[in-house]
Amino acid sequence: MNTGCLIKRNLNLNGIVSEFTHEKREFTCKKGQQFIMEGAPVNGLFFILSGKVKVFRTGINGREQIVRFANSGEIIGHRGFGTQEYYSIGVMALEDTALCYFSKDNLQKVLLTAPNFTYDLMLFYANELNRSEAKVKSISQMTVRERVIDALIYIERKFGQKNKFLDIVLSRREYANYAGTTEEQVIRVFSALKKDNLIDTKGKRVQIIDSSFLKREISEHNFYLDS
DNA sequence: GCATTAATATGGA
DNA sequence: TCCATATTAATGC
Repeated sequence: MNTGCLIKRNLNLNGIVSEFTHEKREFTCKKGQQFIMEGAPVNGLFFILSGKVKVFRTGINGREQIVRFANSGEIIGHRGFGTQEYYSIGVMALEDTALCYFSKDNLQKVLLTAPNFTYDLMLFYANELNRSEAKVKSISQMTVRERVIDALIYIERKFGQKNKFLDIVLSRREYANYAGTTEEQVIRVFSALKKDNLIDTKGKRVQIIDSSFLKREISEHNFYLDS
């Protein structure tokens, strides 16, 4: 779905772009490094050129709630764009990641002149909102087991499987922080799923064996209509 | 290579 | 939910 970043897809076509892409700033970020701090002022928008990140928000007693994960080609920090002055989220690289950054002024100029880009961005926002609402439901109505399964399906859709394992390495704690539960609960659900031969694990790597069965188990909550 | 720390897995209050 | 502990993986020297 995200074949190349939004910017490249839309902006290489017309002339405005070269000026725009000229003003971008590129930088890299090592695994575990946080490049957006909660509370920092918003000055623009980030795009992931390559790599993977997690987006989170710190709740009470310092527990992090992972809002979403993002793969290469995706946009980061868009919630703060527009009206908000300060980020309400933090973003950390899950592996070595290359990013590019566009300033607010710069981006506003392009949004006003390149309608197909603006339209694409709007679709992206609409999709995010949809997902965000689905997440509220999942947290409030699904059981722990269902939420963990939901997280696994989400990860599979977003990152896919490579060499039989999910193409991203997450700790059990990170699964927990996404599913809104605890590390122990995730470990327990994983063990149960392994017993039923639905998933397998090797160290931190996770393999989904029967994703259609897992999807069926949470299908009554029909969520996973995701980017 | 080994020693130390971090993460995982289970059991139980 | 929280804590204790055994096992296993990752990291530093």
